[in-house]
Amino acid sequence: MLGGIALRRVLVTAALPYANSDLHLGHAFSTYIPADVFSRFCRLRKWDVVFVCGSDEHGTPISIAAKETGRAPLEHVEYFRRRQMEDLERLGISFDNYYRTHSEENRELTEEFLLKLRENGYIYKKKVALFYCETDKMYLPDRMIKGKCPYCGAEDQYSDACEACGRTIEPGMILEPYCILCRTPPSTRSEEHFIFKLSAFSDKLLKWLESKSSEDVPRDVVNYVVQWIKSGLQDWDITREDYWGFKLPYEDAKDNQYVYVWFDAPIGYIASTVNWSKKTGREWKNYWMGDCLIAHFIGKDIVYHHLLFWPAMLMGVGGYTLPSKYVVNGYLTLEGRKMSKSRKWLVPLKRVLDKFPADYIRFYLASKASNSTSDNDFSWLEFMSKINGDLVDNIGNFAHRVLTFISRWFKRKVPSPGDMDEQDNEFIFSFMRMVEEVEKEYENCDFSQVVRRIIEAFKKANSYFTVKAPWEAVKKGEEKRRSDAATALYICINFLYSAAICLYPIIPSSMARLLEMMNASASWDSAKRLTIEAGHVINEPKPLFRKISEDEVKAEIRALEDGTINLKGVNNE
RNA sequence: AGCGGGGUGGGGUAGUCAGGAGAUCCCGCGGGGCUCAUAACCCCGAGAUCGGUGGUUCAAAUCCACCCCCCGCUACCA
Repeated sequence: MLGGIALRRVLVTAALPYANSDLHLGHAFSTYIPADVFSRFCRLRKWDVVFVCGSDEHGTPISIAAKETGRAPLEHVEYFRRRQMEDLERLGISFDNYYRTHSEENRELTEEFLLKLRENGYIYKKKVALFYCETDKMYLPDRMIKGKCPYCGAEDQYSDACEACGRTIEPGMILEPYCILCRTPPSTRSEEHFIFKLSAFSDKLLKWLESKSSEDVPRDVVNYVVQWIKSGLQDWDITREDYWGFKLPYEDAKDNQYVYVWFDAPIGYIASTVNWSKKTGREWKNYWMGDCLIAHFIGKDIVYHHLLFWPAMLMGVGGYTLPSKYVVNGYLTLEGRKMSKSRKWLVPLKRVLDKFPADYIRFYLASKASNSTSDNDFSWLEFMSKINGDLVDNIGNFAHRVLTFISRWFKRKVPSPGDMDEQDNEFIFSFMRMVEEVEKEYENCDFSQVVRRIIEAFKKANSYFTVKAPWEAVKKGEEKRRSDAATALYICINFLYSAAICLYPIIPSSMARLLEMMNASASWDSAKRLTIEAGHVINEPKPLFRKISEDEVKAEIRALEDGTINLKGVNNE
């Protein structure tokens, strides 16, 4: 039960999008939709939940991209931050606060972290060999140096990793290095860096990880990280020269020395909460320093930042509540192939959101998000068939047949049930069980099971409705049969109500419309009962969903194959 | 190479941790029905020796060993 929190105070974070390109379906799938669905579920249960996020705005890729487009880094970051926020809002991601890492709050917290860590003996200085460009008069971070891969000989590879052979290149090992700005070979200099003593936390981290249940952190994620620790943690260089980021708060730091982006990024979660606190007058320390379930939603690519560096930072500073829950999703492949920015094999959120309702995307992607690091495929044809078959035909049509039936034959008034037979009781029992099971799967953030279970329930509901055939009774008008029909409709609308609440976190705007048609409001507890009473008057029903045509999705596939799809940002500005 | 995840009817999947009744559900396919509903819905049927081999057991998709195949990750990349 979510680590047994009785207090029901929850802080949800979604990984901060890096503010140098637009977002695509993969981001939505791995992080934002799961985090939002969970947050909405918590709110339905009336828990005290705060959902924070913000843009990640520092680092070399941003300063390079800014330079290339002739913008100042801050300007560049503002530009993408606004575009990302717009997409996330259209997707229906219900942040309580969306902030940024290049903010006063984050600067203060980052400095506090650094000073405290040093005071506690977890920061030390060490000489590090660096590349320096004599022409540009600056130190070059890894991403600003290219050269020949020492392993496979591929040309023009970044100095930290080779894309051709996939190997990691150790600092200083790159052959024939050159500065990506002026293409001249850099010289080597040595500089005192500040190093975070990550290795000091091995035992604590191990203990902490081993205390986690598989509901808190997926088993495979724990194994992955544990193995990492056991193979020996290396200390972490958190200094960068001539960099876009915060200055180091140490008096013995040089003027051109800055904080590495991955150090201040996770602190951005706290900064966003502090900023929320200022806006709402609520105490941020209740969430970060009190008894609170902190849940991080991340993609599988940033597991070690969130399960090693980040908790070690919090342990080292002291006084903070450690994260309790991690929800990790894998990557999204597209039509069976890996997504790729350079190959233009991806779907920008802006594009899908222009063509389809956000709830369609949420429904389809949530049906694949199972809190597991294994990858999932996005296929346009499957998208169409799931939307048309499950959402429109199975779910939407059931809602419509029940509501129009009540509307037409009972004058919009929910009829009084008569005696219940075995079928009635069985159906009621089965959908009550649905709510229970779905609740558990929501807590585990296995939304694919949630969707699966609800579809199953609607299937049963359609069957029940057909077996009961209330239309016959209503036409023939025999007393007993009319009463049976009334019972069936009474049960059906109660099922529909419970199911709408179960679906609400996943497709909120459609379910809000459905609840409005039912003239009812949502709360998790009322889904567990027969809440809609006889005599309750519903509103005018209208179809909930429209179908997707084959032409629409084929056009998307064609656009992909033609290479006409572009993601704004990074290399194709 | 190491580590991790996975291979279940045409496609996609549940079940595997705590072995046992006809192996789940969705799509697709064949047949029938209904007409309240967005040509939606319901019922019946065909179709899987649960990657391979061997072992443990009264009993294995589920446990053990070995092998084959696919995928992911490997630290300063946000």
